Amino acid sequence: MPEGHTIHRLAQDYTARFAGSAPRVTSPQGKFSDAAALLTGTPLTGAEAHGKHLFLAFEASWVHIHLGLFGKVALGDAPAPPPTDTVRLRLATGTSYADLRGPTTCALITDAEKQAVHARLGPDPLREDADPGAAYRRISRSRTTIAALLLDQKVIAGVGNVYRAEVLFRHGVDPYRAGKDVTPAEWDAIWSDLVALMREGVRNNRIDTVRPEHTPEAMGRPPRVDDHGGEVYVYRRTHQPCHLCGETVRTADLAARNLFWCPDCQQN
DNA sequence: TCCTTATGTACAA
DNA sequence: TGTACCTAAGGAC
Repeated sequence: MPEGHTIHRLAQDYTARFAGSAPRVTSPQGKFSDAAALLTGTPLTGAEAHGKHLFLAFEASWVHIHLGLFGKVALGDAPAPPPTDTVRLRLATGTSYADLRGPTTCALITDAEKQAVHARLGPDPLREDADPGAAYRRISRSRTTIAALLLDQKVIAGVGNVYRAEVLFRHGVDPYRAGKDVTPAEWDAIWSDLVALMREGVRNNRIDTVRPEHTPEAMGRPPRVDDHGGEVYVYRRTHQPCHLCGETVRTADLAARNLFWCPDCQQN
């Protein structure tokens, strides 16, 4: 489930399990073997996230991880299970293990290279140092749709397809509206909503966006079953009735990503 | 067993 | 805009 909340949760979990230890580092799949040999037995001091990028802090360098669409991390208590041949990076101590599979990026980088990654990312609602005004300056000057801008990691870091669909629904915003037509007040509301939603996402390790008064229990609907795990308004609910107005939820292809919205509730 | 799909991104044309 | 890349699950045969 790799949107920003997943990565920040992973940073917390890697830190909790490995900070202060010197894990055995291996790459059963082979693509990270050389770096693993350099790192194994060296101290890991912590982990950090910016948007969908994860950085593991080893004493002398960083491991830069991006899960892409398919990447996953399996964390658990020792003993680690026999490694399968898709494990790109395994950390193991006497008490914990972490297996990384399918990442789009897993690389050893320097401080300067890490700074370059930060420099090309927009503000992250989950970081204390985030400046929402920096995102708004780009949005308010752009003729691109707000739906596309929310997925542009240079504009705002960490929002993915689920949070995009859901935050636009929660604010009644037409996904096709141009960024330059989003008012400062609307952006303030969207940003603070993302901060709250994504913090809850880190806490629960899943995305829930439905307000208490709209939950299945409150609305007398059957409980929702979806394999992404959370309770949502429109994401992947194509052809189903909107929870609020009953209109059919629509989907469209926008810049090679699936867009979901309610044409009735999102006309602003 | 094969095909489709997915919460992502980078690069070529 | 299209395509390539990384993995695993579910459904159609």
